[in-house]
Amino acid sequence: MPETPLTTLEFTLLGLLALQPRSGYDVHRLFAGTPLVRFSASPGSIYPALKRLAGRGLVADALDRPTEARPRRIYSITAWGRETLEAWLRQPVSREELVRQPEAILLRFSLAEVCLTPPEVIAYLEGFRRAAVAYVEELTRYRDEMAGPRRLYQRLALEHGIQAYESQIRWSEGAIVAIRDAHSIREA
Amino acid sequence: MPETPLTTLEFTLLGLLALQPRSGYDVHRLFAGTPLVRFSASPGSIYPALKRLAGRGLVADALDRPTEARPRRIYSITAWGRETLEAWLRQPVSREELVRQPEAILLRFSLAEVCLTPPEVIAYLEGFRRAAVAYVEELTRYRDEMAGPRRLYQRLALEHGIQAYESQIRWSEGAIVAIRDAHSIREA
DNA sequence: TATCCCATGTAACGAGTTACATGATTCT
DNA sequence: AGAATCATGTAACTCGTTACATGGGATA
Repeated sequence: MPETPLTTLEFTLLGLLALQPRSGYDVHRLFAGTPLVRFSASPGSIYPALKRLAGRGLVADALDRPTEARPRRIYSITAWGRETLEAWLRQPVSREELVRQPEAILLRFSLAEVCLTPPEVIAYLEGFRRAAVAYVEELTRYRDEMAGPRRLYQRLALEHGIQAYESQIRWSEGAIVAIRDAHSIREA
Repeated sequence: MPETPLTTLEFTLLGLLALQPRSGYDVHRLFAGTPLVRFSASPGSIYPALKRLAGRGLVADALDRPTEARPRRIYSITAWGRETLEAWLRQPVSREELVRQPEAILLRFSLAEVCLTPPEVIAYLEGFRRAAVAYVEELTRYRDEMAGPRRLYQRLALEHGIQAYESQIRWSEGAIVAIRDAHSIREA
């Protein structure tokens, strides 16, 4: 059992290694060249994180071309690492996470193919949707309690938040439909 | 001149103190009770950050009820602090920031009343909009280059990002109109 | 031969988190 | 009187950032 919960970056790495074994540099390039940049790209964070995962036995490292002076270190996920990853992927969206770590929600979703069945993914998205709906209500209540015309910019900023979550609600609905279509699942 | 650039939390505190002097506890409650939670709420981050700002001369602290054993420490922004804050508020949105620190963009906007004129705020939002449009194009290109039906979840996650930025574009357009209306500014 | 990019890291530093500590004030 | 909450902080820890270091292979 992990002493300390893994960081978002560590879970990201675990997920990427579950999809396929890679070297630290592979991961680095993947981060740098895709929208994953959001989750940080510097070698100074990636290499130590991989080493931490290896130290915990969540990933294994094997030396490519071990005879050469500068071998590549290829990381692959272990059974224990996969278990840890799956436990994380199965975590439903909480209000706390929606507010403080919204990126992690989408990250989990995008890695869902590692172990979740389509119905499980749909359930996850429905949980996400519910949480977003509840939070929009919260924000709306808060906005309506705000004083009238004063603080225009603050009100608009709040409005931005509301619209952002509403957009996420719409997206989750569309994603559920797309997944149902792709797997010919009838609505429950 | 600041040796190290301030963190987002420090700028947030600076902005809140520019609106009115407050104690650390006031700030703490404000964070805990509003959507500002996103920018962290623990006393363990707030008090040290305030102390750092005071150490740099960006805020001044005065003891409330100095005769008592446990006086409240009220922080207020200094002229130098206000200069620093204003320089930050005037920073236009960059692509880098849009991708890595999107919250900071809205934060600056919501504090704009500290010093920016309505036309300046509108210019800021137009810059935000331009950056978002460019990034949506980037993401769209990336999506279209992705392999066809494979990786459904990853494609949907990317779609989420695109829709999120599109929602921000719509918001910024609406916000510009709202500000024009409020100040009876004709379109440039 | 010199210079770039591949590929792997390390070191110093700073900031945020969690958890704890402390004493005053107000409520029950 | 005791409990909760106000109000202020500190300490330990960990992670991420920036910057630097290293050295082989490819390209000019």
